[in-house]
Amino acid sequence: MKPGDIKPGDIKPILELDRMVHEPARLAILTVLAAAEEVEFQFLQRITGLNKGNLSSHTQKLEATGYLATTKAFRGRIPVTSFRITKEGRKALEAYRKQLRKVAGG
Amino acid sequence: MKPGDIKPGDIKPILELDRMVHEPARLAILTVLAAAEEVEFQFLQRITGLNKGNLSSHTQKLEATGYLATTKAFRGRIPVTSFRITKEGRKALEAYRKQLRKVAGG
DNA sequence: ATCAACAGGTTTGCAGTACAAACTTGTTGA
DNA sequence: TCAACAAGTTTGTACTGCAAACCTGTTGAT
Repeated sequence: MKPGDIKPGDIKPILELDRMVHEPARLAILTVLAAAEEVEFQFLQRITGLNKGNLSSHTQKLEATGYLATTKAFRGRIPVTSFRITKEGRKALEAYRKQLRKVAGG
Repeated sequence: MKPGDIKPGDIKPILELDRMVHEPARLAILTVLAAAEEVEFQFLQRITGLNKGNLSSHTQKLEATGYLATTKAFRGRIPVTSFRITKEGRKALEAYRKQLRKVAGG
């Protein structure tokens, strides 16, 4: 860093996008969850088009961030994982959409 | 992959986002370029808030993809790099925004 | 009763990327 | 003449997304 250089903080970014939400796979997940009360893994996989591995890891990240809550239960003897969006997650999604509108235009 | 598994192509993704445009740094660059005829490196750096290194590498990627064109010239004896958005870039940005509107809501 | 195939996920390995820091080439000022 | 500056570029690291391999238990066929 040299004198005259633009320093961190010199500029307020136009757009402050939450990376956790910005990732398309997670955006899809949150968007679906925001519209439903609770959804199951399989359903979520079909609707988002993600494979199991990626759906699993993305939901884990969303959970670690507190945007999503996981429930594990059994249907008969078969394990079923379900997800809900948290209050935090809903807030984050709303904030993200607000940012998007700035750039989406029209 | 086992029988019953969801296969690639089984599902048409809701959202088809161009990763080259989706990256916030590049989105900012393209957005600025779309609004101006031609902009200089320094200006672009100030307005996007990126540091020189990252601005340089992102513009190079955009150029490699054909979304941006670079002009190098001298102001006096000092080198000045300028950028324009290409026709392709404008199209890509427009398509991206169209996708965004689906998810941005209200 | 045994064993292969299935259901429902999770973990791993790799390949690609963004960011900051270091470097480069030339210029200006003391 | 030589240190500081201008304008970028290249490098190194740390992260992250994806597909494939793996795991645990269940069901169906023989």
